[in-house]
Amino acid sequence: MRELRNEIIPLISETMSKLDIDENQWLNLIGNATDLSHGDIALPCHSLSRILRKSPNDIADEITLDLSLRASNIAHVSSINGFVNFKANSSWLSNQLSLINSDPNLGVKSENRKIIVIDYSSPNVAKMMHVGHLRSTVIGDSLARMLEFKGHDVRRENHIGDWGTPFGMLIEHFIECEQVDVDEIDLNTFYKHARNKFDSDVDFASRSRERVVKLQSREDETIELWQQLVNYSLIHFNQVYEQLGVLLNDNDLAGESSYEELLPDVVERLRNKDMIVESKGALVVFPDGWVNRDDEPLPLIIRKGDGGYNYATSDLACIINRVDTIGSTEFLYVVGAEQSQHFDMVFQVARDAGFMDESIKAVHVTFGLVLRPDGKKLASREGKAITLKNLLDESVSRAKKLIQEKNPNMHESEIDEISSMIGIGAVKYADLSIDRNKNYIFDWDKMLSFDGNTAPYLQYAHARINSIFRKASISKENFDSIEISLINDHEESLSRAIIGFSESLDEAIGNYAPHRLAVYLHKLAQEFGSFYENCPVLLNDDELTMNRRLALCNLTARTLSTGLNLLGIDAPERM
RNA sequence: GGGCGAUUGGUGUAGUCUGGAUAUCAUAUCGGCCUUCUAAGCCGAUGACAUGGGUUCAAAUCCUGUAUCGCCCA
Repeated sequence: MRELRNEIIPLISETMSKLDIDENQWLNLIGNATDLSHGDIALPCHSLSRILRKSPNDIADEITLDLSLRASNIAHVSSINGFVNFKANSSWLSNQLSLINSDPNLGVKSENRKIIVIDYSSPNVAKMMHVGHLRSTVIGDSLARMLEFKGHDVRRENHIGDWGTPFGMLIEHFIECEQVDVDEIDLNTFYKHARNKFDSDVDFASRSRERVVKLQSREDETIELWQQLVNYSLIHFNQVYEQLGVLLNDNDLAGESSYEELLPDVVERLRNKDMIVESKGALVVFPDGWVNRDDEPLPLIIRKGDGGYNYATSDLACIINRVDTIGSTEFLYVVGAEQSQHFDMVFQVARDAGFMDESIKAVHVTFGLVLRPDGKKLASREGKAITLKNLLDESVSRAKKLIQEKNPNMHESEIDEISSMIGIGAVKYADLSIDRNKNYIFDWDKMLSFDGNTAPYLQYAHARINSIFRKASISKENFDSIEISLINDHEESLSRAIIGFSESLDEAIGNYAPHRLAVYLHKLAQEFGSFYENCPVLLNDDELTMNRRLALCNLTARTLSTGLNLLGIDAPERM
């Protein structure tokens, strides 16, 4: 409970100077209590024992005695086992709650505005999006939302794979498809068919190679065809983004093609720094400290022997662009953990070459794999990978079945709308609610379950709150201005959870860890569940109590829907 | 061979950055609660820090050895 801690620290400070204890000996001891039955904030006094030559128990008692009166309007102070415990009192909680309630941002403070670039999603042109794109898209989008909410200038970048040698064969194949019927292009098979023809048809292969040359020299007709092919793919990407409810749109496109012209400049700048070495016909950089399995220096390949460029080169071009043109100071790469080494090397080279200095923060936001129940990778490189569209459609239809069971009388159009919120939310929450570094097993039954740490559970809590207002035909509008005062333990407990929103958001952002927020929201929903069972809202004779509880309900709903929204998940009013 | 990550009740997880009290939550299992605002819920019980050393008043957390799994190394 950060706010309580901040208010109490000056009080402790007075006590500590009386005891002649230096700030650096006590300040970082203060933390949230691990055992909530003792209090909200704790100060363990064991390490002070040596300085004061007294037992931790005696020190804790002494500090408690000195503080309890001065802190009494904020918290109740007590000591046990050598800990001083601070438990927020009811009036402090009420006060905090009223502040949050009247704040459109629910107590979340804006940070100094930074320009932050987030690189996420990155599907390939001429292919369907598949499960392999799920985590990057969902995690990146959530981080973008959270950082924006915190007041930053977030630049989303979608580095679609729209350039390179395969585009020769893709364009040639595209030409042949177009002669048949351009509407028949099927991204499920497009890439595979092009590849097959390239491997089996010598004529096709040589045309493809010529086409690469034309593409690279930006010949008009070829570029026109290439653009058409890209546009077909964009229709598909945008459909998936819309269904998935992510923020990405065409303004965020930053395909490899858009950096292509900068690549020779990257080579020049590296050459000027004397970092470029020719090795086996390629231009490479050998960053310090990297060796391959034979203990030889490991190169970062800048330009291949055939004159083509590698990912590393366009990654370096992006860095230059972000620093020099965009003026960004923080870059997030939401890319799978298997590419850690690549990014470590790229960042090192970029720093060595002076493309970015110490003021720039470049972070590879890694994530683990999505696995099948048998522990194998869910995404495969072959055409058999599950497409994201199929996966999302299935989730929505499974959700629909469940909702129909529970609400046989609900109108069809409403069922569709809610099924989509539940089905998509379930997939996203399953991904966002666990530590992104871990692999996880994709499990329909678990993610769509209404029990447990799932999206439907959180959404249900939100829907129940709305149901209360609907039932009583009361508008939620004016409840954000009323003063909230608390009476019973359940109300206090829910309030503590609500107050924690801002702190948990900051932890999520600080660690680029959406699951911190997800875990918090689940806790909040649980606290609401308990409150809901124990504190009748409408069935209450006392109007003051009713209004107070309605205000608590409204604030809980706002926190839940804001939090879910930051994860990119919709909060239905009814389900 | 090297690098990176993971290992917590039967199962899935939080906590590890920044050491602190009886280790979080869920699920499964067992028991209780619907003539009261959505039982898709609530209340209770059972059950876990891979392993050996080290540092410390104090280790799931820090250091180190080992094991197992995953990913990466023109």
